[in-house]
Amino acid sequence: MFKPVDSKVDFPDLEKQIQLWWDENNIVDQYLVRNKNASKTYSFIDGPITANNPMGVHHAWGRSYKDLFLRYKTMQGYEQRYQNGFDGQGLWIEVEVEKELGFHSKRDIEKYGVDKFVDLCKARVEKFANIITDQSKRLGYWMDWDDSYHTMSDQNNYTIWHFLKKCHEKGWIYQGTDVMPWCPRCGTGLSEHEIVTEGYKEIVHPGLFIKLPIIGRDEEYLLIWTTTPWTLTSNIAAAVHPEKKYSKVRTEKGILYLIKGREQTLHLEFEHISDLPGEELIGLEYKGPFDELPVQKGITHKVIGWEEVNEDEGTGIVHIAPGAGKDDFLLSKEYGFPVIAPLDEYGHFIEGFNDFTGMNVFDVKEKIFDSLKEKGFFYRVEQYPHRYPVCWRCDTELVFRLVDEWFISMDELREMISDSTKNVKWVPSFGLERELDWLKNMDDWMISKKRYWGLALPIYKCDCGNFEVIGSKDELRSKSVSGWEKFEDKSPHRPWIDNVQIECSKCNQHISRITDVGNPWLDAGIVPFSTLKYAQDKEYWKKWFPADWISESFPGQFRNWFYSLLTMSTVLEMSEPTKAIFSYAIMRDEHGEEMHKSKGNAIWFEDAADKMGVDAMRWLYAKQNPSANLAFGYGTVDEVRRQFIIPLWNIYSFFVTYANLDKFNTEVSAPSVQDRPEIDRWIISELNILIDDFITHLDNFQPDTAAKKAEKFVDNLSNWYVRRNRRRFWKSGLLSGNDNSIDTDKLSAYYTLYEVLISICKLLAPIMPFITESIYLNLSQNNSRKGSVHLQDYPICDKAKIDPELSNATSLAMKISSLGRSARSKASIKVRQPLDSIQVSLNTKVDGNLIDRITSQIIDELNVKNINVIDEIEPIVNFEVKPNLNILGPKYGSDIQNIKNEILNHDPKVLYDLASANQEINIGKYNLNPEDLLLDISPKDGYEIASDDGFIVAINTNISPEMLKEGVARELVHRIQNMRRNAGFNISDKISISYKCDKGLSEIIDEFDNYICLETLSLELIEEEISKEIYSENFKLNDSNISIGVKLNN
RNA sequence: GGGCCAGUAGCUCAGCUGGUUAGAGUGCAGUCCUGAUAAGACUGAGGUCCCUGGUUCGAGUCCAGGCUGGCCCA
Repeated sequence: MFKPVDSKVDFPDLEKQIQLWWDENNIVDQYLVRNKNASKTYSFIDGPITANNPMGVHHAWGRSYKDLFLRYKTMQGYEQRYQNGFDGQGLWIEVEVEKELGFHSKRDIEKYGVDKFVDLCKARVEKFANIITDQSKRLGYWMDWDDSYHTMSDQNNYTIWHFLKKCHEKGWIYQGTDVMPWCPRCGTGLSEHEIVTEGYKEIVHPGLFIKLPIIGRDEEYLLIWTTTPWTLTSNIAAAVHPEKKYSKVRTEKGILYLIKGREQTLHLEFEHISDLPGEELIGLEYKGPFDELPVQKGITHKVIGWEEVNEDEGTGIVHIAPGAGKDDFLLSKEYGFPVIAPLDEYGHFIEGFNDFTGMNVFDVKEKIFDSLKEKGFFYRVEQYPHRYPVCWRCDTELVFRLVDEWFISMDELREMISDSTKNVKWVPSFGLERELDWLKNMDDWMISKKRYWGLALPIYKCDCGNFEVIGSKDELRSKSVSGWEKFEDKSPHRPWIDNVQIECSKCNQHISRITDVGNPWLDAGIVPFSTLKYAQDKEYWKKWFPADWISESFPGQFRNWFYSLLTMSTVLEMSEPTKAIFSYAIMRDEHGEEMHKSKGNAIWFEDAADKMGVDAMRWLYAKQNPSANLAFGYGTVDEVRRQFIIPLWNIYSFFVTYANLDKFNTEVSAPSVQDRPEIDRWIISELNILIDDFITHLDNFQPDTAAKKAEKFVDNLSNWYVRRNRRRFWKSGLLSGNDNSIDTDKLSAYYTLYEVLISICKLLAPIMPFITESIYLNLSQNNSRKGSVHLQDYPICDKAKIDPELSNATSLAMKISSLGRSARSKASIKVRQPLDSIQVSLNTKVDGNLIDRITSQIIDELNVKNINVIDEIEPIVNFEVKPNLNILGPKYGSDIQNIKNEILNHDPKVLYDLASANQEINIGKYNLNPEDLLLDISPKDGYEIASDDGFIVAINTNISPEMLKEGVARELVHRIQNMRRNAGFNISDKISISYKCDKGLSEIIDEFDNYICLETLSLELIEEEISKEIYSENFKLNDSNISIGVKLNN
């Protein structure tokens, strides 16, 4: 006996039951060792999830992919590592810890103690790693959770040292000065990687216009514009486009120069004096806006030429402050300008700026304006909204600041990394171009950050100009000259590591580590080495490197993880890190809007799991086109439940209900497939086609296509196989006993559905681990530890069982049935009413011989006595040909009446055939084109038709008295069936029927007595007064009244 | 300014290497079916497959140019 199945199952609850069973029977442990020492391996390297917050539903999407492919390969017998990773070093952890502690700046951290602060960072990572682990288990994500790696581990950090040392040996590491985007709150620069995605916000800044007096000209000014007034303090030059035209205009505020086409920014009446090319302005000297500041002493301000200047915004004369702008800095190098860097790391003005010194960059706006007004430079100010970079972690507006940072030079690497990139199979394929595009434009990789919690960059710098890069802990120990004892048993983090000093190899001075920490993408990029024991066990590393695949969401990763992986693998081994990269888009809410906590449209993973169940989510994830954004919400998941999971569950429930009634068990051997009825062989054929497709699509990283095929299969199983075969399950045959007493047809039905369900469970187990497990355990009757579906072998397609002709024949049966039902519907004739015949005209693509295989199915499905395939549709339809007045009108004008008459005088069938064959039609003196005619067909009297895709199905609508009686009998059966249910009888209860009716009906009932009793499980059918004691109903049938009563007669 | 992606029904999206009359789900209106079905079947309305050219016997699909939106880079 199978456990009875509740058709109204609570899936989240079911998932919890299954989880318990897994836990009690150590299923995950068995799964993890299932393929230990197998002959084939499948290497997956996990992109570490940031252990800084709980996992969200968007993470669940990606983790479902990972689990799907790992489970799939496990069931196929591949040895795997099942290692999850946590990312835990870097600024984003610091920021959260700072928030917890209520800190506002780096000084708070220093005061609190870097050691205590770093310990809190580590603790936070541990905390969220545990939370994410629990959440992942709830998702059904089976990993070796005790073996998760951490990017903050010693192993990871030291392997990065090795990488950096290698870069240094190649001469690629250097310290450079650059103007970088800088967060004054975090007190650190942001690398190019960090700023680009999350990094911009719509912000309103002052668009300030000032006029700068040209030296040696009377009352003539350059009009310049800036959105960062504080940078004017550090102005060195002004840039114009050499070829573009500039306007010289006279206003009440003097003679002004600006680019032609931007005069509207003057907001004043002006008189145009002349046009001149920008070139003529180059070389002019002007009085700077803040020449009185000590830092500006001795500086000559000049106009220079710059091709990048345009007339899109501002005045076409660009203020250049090399210490406060990236392009400005590049220009200063080109022209050899001095550089004034006004800000310290917290965004405060440094010495030499008079009153501004000590003020914060965000507080000086008014003071700048006042000073400019006082000096007569101020022209006007407007509100200027634009996209401006902000810190991706704390939302503070960034400033551009001159800094010393450490870089890896990309000049020599760029080509090599591109080669590695090309060796990877990118899914979707445009990933390759994206990555190559990024590599092409990639600047040198800034690897330093002036913070506390992160990789300790193993760079030791000496005042003599030399610097050393340490490649391992051992190397550091052997080179250390002091402080080792304060470090040796600690992790390689600040502050402990900073105690160690080494000797400069050039000048023997004792030198310390630079205080910077590393870019976090170093941490994630090294994992194909650190987690695969690159330094400890080369054999092991070779076994698993490069990975067979990795997977991550694509926004950001092309310049982050994918980039750092490719770079580090190229440097260390001149190899691609993985053979395939499967990436996917981003999650949105149900309406396509970005999910935000603040918007209130975010969905917590726990809520989603509790309300919808994770299997429904996982199915949605799997069937999503990975390169398109996923609209996620309760509605979208519920649709999956209703359209896929419930129908599947109902099939299962149907099976178990009847299997238990019939005491089906697998100890009686199965009829061989070739001996089973055609419809059984059909669904078995479809199953094997599905298995074949599924494996192909999963191997090509197309889970969406696979899932859609499975949905179609389950639809066929439910709405064709089960529906058409119900009677085989209801009928009264036996499933066991001696060979003669067994009903082989019934046994075939049970076995077929049983085998299909078992295979479907295995096939879908990697996507929906809980529901498939629940079904599989019950059906396989094997609750032992080895009984889990996830420990089984993945299905293999049995090509011998695929019968393409049968498959085509059955879809033809479905098509014809569908059209037949459509025709019935148009004629308002219920399927219960038998009809004499249907006529079928096939489209030209179909092999007409197929029809023989499906005649009985169609006859049964459409409740008709005969089916006729016809080559000519003339007997069943009228052809209608009308003039297409819209086209003929302009061509023939008043001749149209004649054409109309000609058309009426011709056989419409002839015209119809010519026009549908796309031939010219000659009628009377007119040569018409096919498009000049409107073609239509309509059913002849006595027929109703439906057509689609070249098929035409016509039903004969004449109902003979005999068929009418049969229809009444079927209707009566239907009513009695409903009464059985209304009376609350069980499916297998035997009953007695009493009835009282008019004479005409009574005759019909007599005639169909046996049939009615058989169908309704009645032992007797008696015409008599209906006792008030029993359940009864009255209704009208075929214009006659009838009362019927039913009672149990078991 | 450059690169990538997308544009198909009111909405969300399928549509493989070109192949007759372009589909599904959902929503709306209605009919039917239901001894597994909080399911299902059928009907109806709803389409310039973004636009313009080109290749071809034939283009939603391939090519070129453009438009709109998104992402990325400068």
